[in-house]
Amino acid sequence: MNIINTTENILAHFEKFIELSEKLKSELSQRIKPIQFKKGELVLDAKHICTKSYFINKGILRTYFIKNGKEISEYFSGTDEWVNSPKSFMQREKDIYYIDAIETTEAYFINVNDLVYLFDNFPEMERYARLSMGTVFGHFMERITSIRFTSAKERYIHFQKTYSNIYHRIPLGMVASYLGITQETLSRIRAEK
Amino acid sequence: MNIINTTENILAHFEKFIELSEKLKSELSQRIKPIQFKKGELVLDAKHICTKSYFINKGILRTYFIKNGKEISEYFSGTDEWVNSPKSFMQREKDIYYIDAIETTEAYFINVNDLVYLFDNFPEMERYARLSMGTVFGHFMERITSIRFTSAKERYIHFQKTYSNIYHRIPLGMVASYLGITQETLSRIRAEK
DNA sequence: GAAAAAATTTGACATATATCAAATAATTAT
DNA sequence: ATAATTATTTGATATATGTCAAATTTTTTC
Repeated sequence: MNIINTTENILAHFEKFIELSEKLKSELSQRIKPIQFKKGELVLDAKHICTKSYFINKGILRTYFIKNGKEISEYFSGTDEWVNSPKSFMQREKDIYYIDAIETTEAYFINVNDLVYLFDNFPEMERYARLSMGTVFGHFMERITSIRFTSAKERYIHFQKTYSNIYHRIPLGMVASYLGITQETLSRIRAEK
Repeated sequence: MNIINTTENILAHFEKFIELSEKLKSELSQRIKPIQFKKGELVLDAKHICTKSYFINKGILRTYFIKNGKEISEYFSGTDEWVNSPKSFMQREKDIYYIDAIETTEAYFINVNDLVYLFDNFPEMERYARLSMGTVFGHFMERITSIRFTSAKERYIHFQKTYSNIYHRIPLGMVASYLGITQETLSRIRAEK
């Protein structure tokens, strides 16, 4: 299997937003590398700056932070999604977020330096970034509304919709902290019907 | 006062993120136009597609939606911020958001078509969009955390910090819906100390 | 496959915030 | 200025969710 081949999925993802010239395809293929994480493995420790962005092929990564000694899940990421610690990655400074693998995960990664090179030399990469960020924006707004104005039960239902492919693979405690409720409450909600 | 002059502030804003060539400056100045809103005036009605993006020079705009007949404030925007209905503006479709002026507001605006022209012809505009969106990202993440894990009082304090310049100019009811609590609760929080 | 560890469920009780209703206070219009 | 409207405050009570503790179930390790 050659390099071009291993990056097929991710190139297809770019092509949802922009046209890829042969030149850019080749540059991307040279800079994007495969990586694997075992279940439970730490992908990013908050004590380090995040220098890589991961694109998931298979599996689930979780972004979380620690508050009063407890892990609070910020969000979950599945197939065809980019994962990094946004502020740390873009501004090259430490931030509060950890990333770990909820299940064994196959991903690609690109180093921030390589990404910057691509931004500097391929304007269409800037466009890709703008357009793909736009989608995430809407999700954030929906989530904010969901947290503010709905009961714990409604939030759980919203979560199931948002993560329809993967919600049943995420442990209860992690879901509870994502929803901003206690494990006990979530357990009771699940038991209801 | 010539056109270049009236767009001084907003050009300065762009220059925080990218260098502006004379050519781009001139294109921007031709496409960015001043506009005024009176206190209480509707800037965008959700029954229309949002075709303009506003950059505030002075005053406050509020983005809100209607749930069960009540206005729910999504966020407030002050000096040096862009305001539009994100999904509507970018995808040229209707969305749920209204925008109104909390106080008399001076702004600039640009039409979506003009912005697209600029994106297509000035790669640095794509970069500007990517970088300026990045900042907003962090705010969303902070807000999500603020809503999930803090009491109504803590959220109000967080709100005061986030909107330190303008929070005292926003009516109580609008703040309450922004925080996801009732007016009565917010009134009691304010009365406390 | 038994033992240990971790995750989930269940129970009793506490509390922050919501709801509904009414009283003031502050703005806006005549 | 006065009336009318709108915004804010206050009070009494209800309810969803949290907290703490223990029991059970599931998963992991040896």
